[in-house]
Amino acid sequence: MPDQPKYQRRKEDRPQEIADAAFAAFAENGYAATRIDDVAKRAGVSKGLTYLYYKTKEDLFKAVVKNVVVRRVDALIGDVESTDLSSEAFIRGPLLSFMKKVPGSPIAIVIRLLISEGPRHPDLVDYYYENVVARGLGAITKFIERGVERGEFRREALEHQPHLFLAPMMLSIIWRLIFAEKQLNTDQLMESQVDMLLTQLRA
Amino acid sequence: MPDQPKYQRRKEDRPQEIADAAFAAFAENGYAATRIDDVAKRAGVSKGLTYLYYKTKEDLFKAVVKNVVVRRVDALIGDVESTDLSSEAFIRGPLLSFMKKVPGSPIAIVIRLLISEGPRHPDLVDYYYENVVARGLGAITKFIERGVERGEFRREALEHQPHLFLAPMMLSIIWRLIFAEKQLNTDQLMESQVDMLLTQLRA
Amino acid sequence: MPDQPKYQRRKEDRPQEIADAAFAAFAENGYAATRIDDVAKRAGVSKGLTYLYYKTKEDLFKAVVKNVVVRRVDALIGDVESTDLSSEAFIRGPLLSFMKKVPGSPIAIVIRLLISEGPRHPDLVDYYYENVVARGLGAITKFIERGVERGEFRREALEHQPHLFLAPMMLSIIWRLIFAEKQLNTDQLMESQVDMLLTQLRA
Amino acid sequence: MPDQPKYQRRKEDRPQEIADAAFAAFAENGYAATRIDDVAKRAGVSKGLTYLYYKTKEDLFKAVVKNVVVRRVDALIGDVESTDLSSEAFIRGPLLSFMKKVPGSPIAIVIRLLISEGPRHPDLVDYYYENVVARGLGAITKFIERGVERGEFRREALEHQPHLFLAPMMLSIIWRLIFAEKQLNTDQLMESQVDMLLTQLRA
DNA sequence: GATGAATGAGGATTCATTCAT
DNA sequence: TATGAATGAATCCTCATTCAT
Repeated sequence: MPDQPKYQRRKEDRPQEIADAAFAAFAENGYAATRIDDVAKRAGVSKGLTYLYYKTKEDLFKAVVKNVVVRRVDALIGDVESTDLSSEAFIRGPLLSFMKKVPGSPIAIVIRLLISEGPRHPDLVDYYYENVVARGLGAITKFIERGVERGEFRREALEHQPHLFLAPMMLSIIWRLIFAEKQLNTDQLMESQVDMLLTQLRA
Repeated sequence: MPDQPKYQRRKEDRPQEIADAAFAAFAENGYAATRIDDVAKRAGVSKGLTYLYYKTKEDLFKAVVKNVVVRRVDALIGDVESTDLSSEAFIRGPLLSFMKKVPGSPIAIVIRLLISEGPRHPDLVDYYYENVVARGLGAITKFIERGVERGEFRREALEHQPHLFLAPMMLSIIWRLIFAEKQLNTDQLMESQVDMLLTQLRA
Repeated sequence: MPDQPKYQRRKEDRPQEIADAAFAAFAENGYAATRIDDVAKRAGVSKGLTYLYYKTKEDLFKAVVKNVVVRRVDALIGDVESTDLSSEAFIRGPLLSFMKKVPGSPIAIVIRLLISEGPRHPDLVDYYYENVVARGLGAITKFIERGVERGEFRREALEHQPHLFLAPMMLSIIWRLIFAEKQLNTDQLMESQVDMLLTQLRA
Repeated sequence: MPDQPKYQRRKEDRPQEIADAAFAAFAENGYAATRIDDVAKRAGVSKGLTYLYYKTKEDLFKAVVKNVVVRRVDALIGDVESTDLSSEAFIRGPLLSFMKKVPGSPIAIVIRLLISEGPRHPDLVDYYYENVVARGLGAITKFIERGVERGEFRREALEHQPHLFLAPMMLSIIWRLIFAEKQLNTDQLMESQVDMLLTQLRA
């Protein structure tokens, strides 16, 4: 099943088209400043149709925010679980590469939206915690355990909080959300951190 | 229950009272969802008075956001520059202690506001970059240089991006902004990072 | 008494209906004292709909004021240019009759609005000068020239400012705008003036 | 009693200072767009003081509008009644000269205000009719009668409406109120009219 | 399903007016 | 008297939502 180009008109997938348009609009203007009219215009449909699929603006928001990240996280977790690379090779390869892409990806936008709107949508936050964060951290933990079992990592590595891997990525995300590209080599930041952490973890 | 007089006049600093109320309101609801009426009510004044001191909602927002952080950053930078502790002692002591407090402090709120509203207020972002970020990073850099000169740090430490010190703090900030206290020992996170970094920096 | 349906949709020309209502409201209360809500109520629509067709109150004002006069002036100028009456017959007939009607017509209202609001809407004033005044005076001048060529008027008539024809009409307009019908025979005023002027112009 | 310069501080005549400032403000911005704050600032007093002398904005408006014209009309009527010039000399001299000055004088402003705000202030209009218009027309009528008695004017002159003298002045006033100086020789307009009328009136 | 005209509650802002000092 | 901080009703304008077609 090849990917369809995103904004091509497909009568059969209007809800998705609308969700995509909405995501773009929310990304650009935030939740409050996005008008349903804008979303409809972007999606090339009428305002009324938006309401056919999404009962309220909030519904639309939640649907959009959920649907964006889960697809990606699923893929990454799948990778983690099925890789046959050595732990270090996986970290320096696919994981690092993924992390480098995040600050410029829709995930960063979702983080912005969660930070802005989360307090007004606790169920959305719960959803994220369960479906993204908990699962992601679980996968990393399992991955480290596997490294320990294989003798690649020291036993003490298990005590290590996996969050440290993610910290420079998060800094990079926030930096770019606020300051755009202003003078920060985010890639190098993540590489240095991985170097440091691997030095510590190595058996 | 005596009637409250309609016209209250107080000696205190009304603009500051209003700014404080506004900060609380923005913190709770974000910029867009905060009504000027709310701010006024919180400050115990009428809507009109708010407009006497701040020409627009945006003015109020900017005034509030600026006034919150600068005071704190000034203090910290002062500490960095005037400390007579050894570099490591300063990092493990005052700096770590400051960083631990940030995720629960108004600074975190300001970061939330910058992430949410920054794109609509570029001058505010610029202000932050110049007055907070650039100065903060400058202070850290100077501090590392001093450590090198004193023979406490290796010469290569200079190549290190100071951002790595801040990364776990930022992760902690964001974590708490989104998930509140949910299962993350942010203090330990920052300590581990400091340990790792000092190991690398030490001469 | 059956409930009125909440959503009325009519085939008629809503923008024009709103403009008509607005003209009536502005005529009655002036620009500043007219609330958009009043206009909407008069037009039998909601406030919001007014804004669908006219972006701001000022837009509505300008649209309304333009649309009232131009139709009438076009008609009059057409008459002047196509008449086959003798010059004097035309002046005593159609022109006098037109001038007599003006003080009680929407044109008088427009003049009131221009006097009141003109200084705050220079482009509207320019519009009037070009589309109404300049064209009107041009037509009168051409008409006098034609009278001279035909030998009906003396050659010196060309030096005459055509404004003198209009002066009593303007006095009548203003009189009625301020004092309503109070003791002034405006028709006779204009007739006397026309008599006097024709005496002077006649060959 | 020499005139005091208008805006000099005189503790003893605050009400007049405020009225003068108010007139200037109303002249510039119209009634609705004039803020009491502006008036106070112009007068160099506090907003509160304005309310000490004038209970409401409307009071202030009426006071101001009344006081401006009456002084001048009184003077003119006095001239008419006491002149020893021949009728024609008086008309061509002091009267014409007065009429020429009106379009650029505060009287024109008052006319603007009456046209704009009159409908909302019928008592103001009545005041004007009685104190300015009726008296003015009375004086002109009496003046013509005098001319007839003296044999300067034909008996039929009495049937003539004195308004015709004023018509070009009114056109000039309105023209300047709307179009400022744009291409109209208002002086010549009034002279031509006076010529015409005198030709008719002369015995 | 699809449209977009129509609604009206909600919120920013202004400014006449009041009154403590 | 004189001040100007304080009030809140009034009004413009926006936009989520509804519904006739």
